[in-house]
Amino acid sequence: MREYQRELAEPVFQGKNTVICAPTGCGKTVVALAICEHHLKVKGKGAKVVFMATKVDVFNQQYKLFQDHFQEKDPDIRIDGLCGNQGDQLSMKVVMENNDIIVLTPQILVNAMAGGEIPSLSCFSLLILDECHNTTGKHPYNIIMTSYLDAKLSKEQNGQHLPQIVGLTASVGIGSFKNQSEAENNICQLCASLDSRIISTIHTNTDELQSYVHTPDKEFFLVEKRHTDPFIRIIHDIMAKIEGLAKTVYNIESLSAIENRDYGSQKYEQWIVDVQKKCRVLQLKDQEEESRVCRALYNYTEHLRKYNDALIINEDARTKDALDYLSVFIQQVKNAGHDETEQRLTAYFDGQQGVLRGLSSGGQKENPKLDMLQYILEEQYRQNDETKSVLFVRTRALADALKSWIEESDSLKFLKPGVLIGRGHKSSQLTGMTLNSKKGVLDSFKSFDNQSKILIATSVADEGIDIPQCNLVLMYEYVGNVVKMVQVRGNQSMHQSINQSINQSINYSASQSQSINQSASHSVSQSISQPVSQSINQSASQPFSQSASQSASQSVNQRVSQSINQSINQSASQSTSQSVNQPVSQSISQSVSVSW
DNA sequence: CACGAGGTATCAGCCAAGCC
DNA sequence: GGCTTGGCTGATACCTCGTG
Repeated sequence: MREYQRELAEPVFQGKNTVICAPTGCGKTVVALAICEHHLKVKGKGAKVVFMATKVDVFNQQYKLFQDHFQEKDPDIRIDGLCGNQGDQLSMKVVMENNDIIVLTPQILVNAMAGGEIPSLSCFSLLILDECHNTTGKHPYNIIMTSYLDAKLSKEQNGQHLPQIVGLTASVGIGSFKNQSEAENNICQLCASLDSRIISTIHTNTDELQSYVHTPDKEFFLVEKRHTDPFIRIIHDIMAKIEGLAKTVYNIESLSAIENRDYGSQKYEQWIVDVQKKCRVLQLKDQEEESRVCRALYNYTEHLRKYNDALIINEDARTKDALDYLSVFIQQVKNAGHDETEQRLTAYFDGQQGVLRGLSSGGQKENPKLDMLQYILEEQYRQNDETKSVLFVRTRALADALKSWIEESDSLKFLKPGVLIGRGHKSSQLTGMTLNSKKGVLDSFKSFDNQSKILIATSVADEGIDIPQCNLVLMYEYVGNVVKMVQVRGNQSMHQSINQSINQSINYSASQSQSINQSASHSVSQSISQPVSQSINQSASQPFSQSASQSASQSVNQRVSQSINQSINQSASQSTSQSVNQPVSQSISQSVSVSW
């Protein structure tokens, strides 16, 4: 164990409830293993440890690590793991009685407690919560901790010992905080939820930490919009015509209060949703007339929606991708019922299709954003053709579009892009990827003999999943939050990536909203240009300085008691908040400050 | 009039459980 | 065993309303 890891574990060794906060990639799992070992040694037969991971992927990783570790150290220690995906469940009760260490996904524990298999948390002597920043709202973690606080605050519990709580996280500051006080509030809330008075970070061994955790380079690229784009004009024309048609059926302007809807914007999509919702409850006199109008309006708006989508795709990818998207939709319409209205609608598209095809196949310049992306990739692979990249995008449609763009580009098709997306949702038509197919993509990307050099991903791959070989991360119009960025960084640098990691981001500021977007990514970049460990440890050198933190400690104190009172109120118990109240503020003002 | 807080809708995702 | 469903999460964008 490294010195800084010992430092992180120190308060836990003293038996205190602790939140351990350290950057990804520094070996928090090693700390967790050491804590278990120490705990088993001290408690002897009375020890019963539960380790929880929020996701099945992570659960599998950690479970295997625990098994391997203790197999080597002390084969007498019994370990078992339970997660939801295993079909035939062993009884939680049996598992608990026959093992010293139990690895779980938290829902299992919640279920077992609800079902009475586990009478109380006092059965355990140590709870470890991985990714403990999830302890909010109705997350299973919070349900467990609510029950813990319940037990702690009820008098009957006096005779029994509640388990020690240890939380692990890369960053306490998850949540939508915008400023210092919200961040503090958030942290206090978390500490209260975890009944923890200590946030353990690395104070003294920062140099050693720096030598293990690598900070990547970051670059931002600004790209201009296309100067002229006939595609947009043509689509606008079609949309205007469809709106005109719709107006002959019903006064659609009276249906929605949403104004200033521009073609190709999210607001337009909202307007469509609104109109569709309203037209279901039109309340016309004639029932038949009503269903006819409703049906027609639905058809019109559905087409408008697709054209709107196409404009959005056109914005970030090739015109061809947008056109393909429309073609698929039109073809679907034709294959289905295809009544009179729809025939007229598809005729609009067919009328322009020749021109549009012409635009997408030749004359028109491709999207400048893609030019920039192509340039970056070409440069990178010229310098090092062993590079493995992950390209983050916001939507699935864009992931598909970029995949086909790379495959059809002569200078880039050697990259053999893979796509990693999530499961999908009941409302969306797109079928997502199952857990196994994701695993397959990930494995083939990780293996070196495979030809795939780039992985296009939505936000699935950003948290907790470990892609050690990756040394180039591209964010294509993708502004993640701080936590995500930190974890992305951690993931790249894990196991010492072959090359220096470069973290690049393609954005462009043309309209105002986009320049705001840009400044947001800047502030993100600034906040991570100081690694989290630094901003937390060297609080004196940060904007939120020591004196400030002292003067703020009063208000922090108040907030803590508030948040604790809240969680007490939630758990509907009589308050004995004084016992929990005071120490939290101290440890927070000492050890945590988040720069913004 | 500008700004921020609060609410809503949509996107993205996760897990467990039930169905075929 | 794979697929779907239901309940949960957070992030973002937008609207509305209150306040200075």
